[in-house]
Formats: sequence, C-alpha cells, structure tokens
Amino acid sequence: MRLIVARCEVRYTGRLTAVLPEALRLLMIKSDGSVMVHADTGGFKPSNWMTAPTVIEEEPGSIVVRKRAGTGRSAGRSSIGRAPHGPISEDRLEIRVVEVVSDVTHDMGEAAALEKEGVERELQELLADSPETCGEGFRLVRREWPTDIGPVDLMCRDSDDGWVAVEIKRVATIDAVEQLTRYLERLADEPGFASCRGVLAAAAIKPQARVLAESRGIDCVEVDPAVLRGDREPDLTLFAG
Amino acid sequence: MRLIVARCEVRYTGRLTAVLPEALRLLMIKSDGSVMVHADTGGFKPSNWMTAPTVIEEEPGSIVVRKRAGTGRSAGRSSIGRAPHGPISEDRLEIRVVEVVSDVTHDMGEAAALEKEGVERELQELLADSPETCGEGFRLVRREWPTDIGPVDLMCRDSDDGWVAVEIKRVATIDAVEQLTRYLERLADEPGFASCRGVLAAAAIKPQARVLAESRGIDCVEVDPAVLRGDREPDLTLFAG
DNA sequence: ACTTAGATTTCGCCG
DNA sequence: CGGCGAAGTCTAAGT
Repeated sequence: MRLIVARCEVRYTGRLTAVLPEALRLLMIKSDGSVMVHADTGGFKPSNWMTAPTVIEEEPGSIVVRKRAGTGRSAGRSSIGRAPHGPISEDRLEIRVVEVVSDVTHDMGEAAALEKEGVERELQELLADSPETCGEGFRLVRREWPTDIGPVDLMCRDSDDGWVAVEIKRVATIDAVEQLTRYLERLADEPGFASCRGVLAAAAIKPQARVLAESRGIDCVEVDPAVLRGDREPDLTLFAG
Repeated sequence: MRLIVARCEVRYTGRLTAVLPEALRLLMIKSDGSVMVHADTGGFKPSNWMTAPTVIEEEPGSIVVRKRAGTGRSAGRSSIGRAPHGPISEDRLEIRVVEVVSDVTHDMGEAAALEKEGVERELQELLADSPETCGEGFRLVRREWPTDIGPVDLMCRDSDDGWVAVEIKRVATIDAVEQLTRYLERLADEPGFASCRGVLAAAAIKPQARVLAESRGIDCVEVDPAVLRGDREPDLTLFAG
C-alpha cells in the first residue's frame, strides 16, 4: 500500500463529473490497483476514488487512474432504443500533484478475511430453524421459495395448513411491505395460493411499515436475533413457575 | 489526520459482530473523529470503521473507538412488542495493536467541497428543458409538482392536453415504479387528474422495473444524459438522408 | 431531531 | 457476466 500526502487537485470523469479544488489530501493506492483520495474530514467515504481494476499512469506532477472502457461496465450497444448508451467514455481520475509532503509504501501481505454475523442471512437461517417464531404452529416448507419476481424468504404452512409467505428483514421499512405485497399479489394467481397470507419478520420494524402492513392484513413479528441464537433469554418467561 | 501502519487485530461489536484476525493494516484517524481500518486490498470500503462522532481511547497496545449509546441510534425502549430489542449495547471498535510500523500525523487544514454534475438533479434539469424527450408533444407544466406524499419530478401535458407525471431516476429500479404508482394513485383523487398517466424516465431502466411499469400502463423512456447535454449525437439518425 | 431519498452507492450471491 | 437485493449501507436534504 502506498500512502501519499500531497497538495493536489482531483478531477473525475465517468458516470459523472467531479472536481476537487487544490488542497492537502491523502492518496491511498492499494496493491490491487484501487485508488482513494481522502480529506481529513467526511469520514468513511473517500472524497474521490476508483475501484480496481485500474491502469495507473504516474508522471512528475500527475497521477492518472483509468478504468479500461468496456470493462467493468457495459459498453455494449445492444439496444436500439432511445438511449443506446453508446460507447461510454472510460472512467478517469486525474490527480494533479502540486506538492508532495510524504510518500511511503508498505508491504502488508495478505490480511485475513472478515467474519460477520447478525446480518439478514443469519436471521433467515435462525428463523428457518425456528419457524414457529413467525407464528403459532408454523412449519417451514422451503427457504427462498421461487417466484418470477424473486424468491420468498420463507414459505411456511400455519396450524390450519394455510400457506404463509414470510419476508425477513433486519430493519423492516415500508419497502419491505411493498415487496411482500408484490409476492402475495403474484402468488394469488398460483393455484392453491389464493389465500396465502403474509408475515413480516424483522429485528426492528419501522412504525410506518407496521401501519401499512397491518392495513394490508400482513402480520408483523419483531424477533431478537440474540434470543434466537440462544445468547440471551427472552424477556418474558412463558410457562414460568 | 493520523496514519498508523500496524499489525493489529480488530473487533467490532454493535449492529453486528465482526473480527479481523491479526494482520498488517492501515489505521486512519481523521480529525473529525472517524476511524477507518484499511487492508491492502478490497478497495473503497474499509475492512472496518466507525463514523463520527466517536470517543477514542488510546492506551499502549490498544485503541478503543466508541460511539455513545443513545446518540446516533435509538437506544430507547419504547416497544412493548415481542422483541424489546433490549439495551442496545454501544457501537465499539476495539483495535489490539501488536506492532507499530509507522505512526504519523498530518495537519491538512480544510479541503474545499466537491463539485459534481451528472447526478439525478442534472437529469431533471435536462429533461425539464427537453420535455418532448419523455414523449411526443410533451410540454412542461412544472418541475417538482407538489403532492402530499412528495413532489412529482416533472408534470407535463401531452399532445392531447392530457396530464403526465414523469418520474426521473438515474437508474430506475422497481422502487421507482412503486413511487410513481403512489403518485398516480394520489393524483387520481385530484379533480381533473383522474386520467393522469405516468412516464418513467431514466438513464438506465432495470428489466424488472420495465416489466412492472408496463404492466401498470406506465411508459418507460431511457435517456442519454450526454445526448441531452449536447455532448454527443444520438446513435440513430432519424430522418436520415 | 427525525425521516426520506440518492449514491460514481459498493458488495455479494445466484442465475 | 448480468441482474437483483442487502448494507454496520453513508450522506445530504427536507420537515
């Protein structure tokens, strides 16, 4: 990884056009070819950047980072519609380096991979193992139940053998309700699924999403991943004593 | 801005749990308090990070970055639902520093803001100047036509003086269709707008969005910002010869 | 302060 | 390789 602290002006052209006036910034060039320009504020997101793969051309006073046109993004001209977006000009990041304050390179080798838990995928796995959390007597029929507008997260049957489509989110917004509604609309055309109902299961459900869901007859279930995982006891002890 | 190159192990707990095994990485600490951990690969996105505002506690061999619980995210316990998601523990980034290779601080002062063009806003301006791009004979009545669920990007009249609501996106997904549908539903209640139709205009329209739009009687128009801007000629010369 | 919508979103999975 | 959905999305703007 190469770290350059320099006074520079940065110009990006590609999907849009952007200009950073001359100022002192950090240029980070990773060994995979990605380049980031960071200011001292505005954390997380670089002021400007280019993701790998890139071609980097360095000359005294300037660094130009290019992405080969036709790679990474469709440059094909298949459409004969109104906007066959033509030969998209290449992405280009031009850095005019006025003054170099520091320029060091560090060999970092390979950094081991990151392990995560707690994302939606895990929630789906946990609920697949405990479908009754979504509703009394629920039995899982299949995860990722296919429809032609996308997969239903969990397809279950309830205690009356009725079909139930379960949509899972970490945070459920109004979009999640719309999504589940589309599935239900779609399923309604399938023989046998006319009365399929919907359940929205999430670690957190936004108030507006809850209102919309309930107005559409969709049940809402807030679940606690930690409890499902067995890391923590439920707050209410059922069958106590 | 402080740049530390160090062999370190990183542990994040908060919205999820993540561990980065010991390896050589760059720690970037900006003056606004944001902290990023970058590996030498996997550009753009830090391996781990914490956005400002933060509290940073440094001791020999360790750096702990905290976000005050209750700030930035709701730590309230208003819900009495099934999952009163408990006392959300604070966000915490723990960096165990094994070996410091480099540790430098640079004063970068203020960097001027980024100027960009080519985003959705510009597309709206371009189409407002050329409403006929959205449909034959279209005339602009008003940009940002207000409704009580948000503004319609462009409100036009077509060659038959019928109302047309135009929704503009840079990339149109299924969400854009839902949004326009909501506007049309809303407008249908307004006197005179019962027959208002919809047009989805975007630099790129996803196939599923197109299918959904057309199944709802919404026209789709792909537009090329470069052509609208006059930077480039359309690929197909109409009225050729 | 909170909510909503945009982003050069980026990223990862599955077809 | 392309489409689609999630993200510790982040971020800026509006209410």
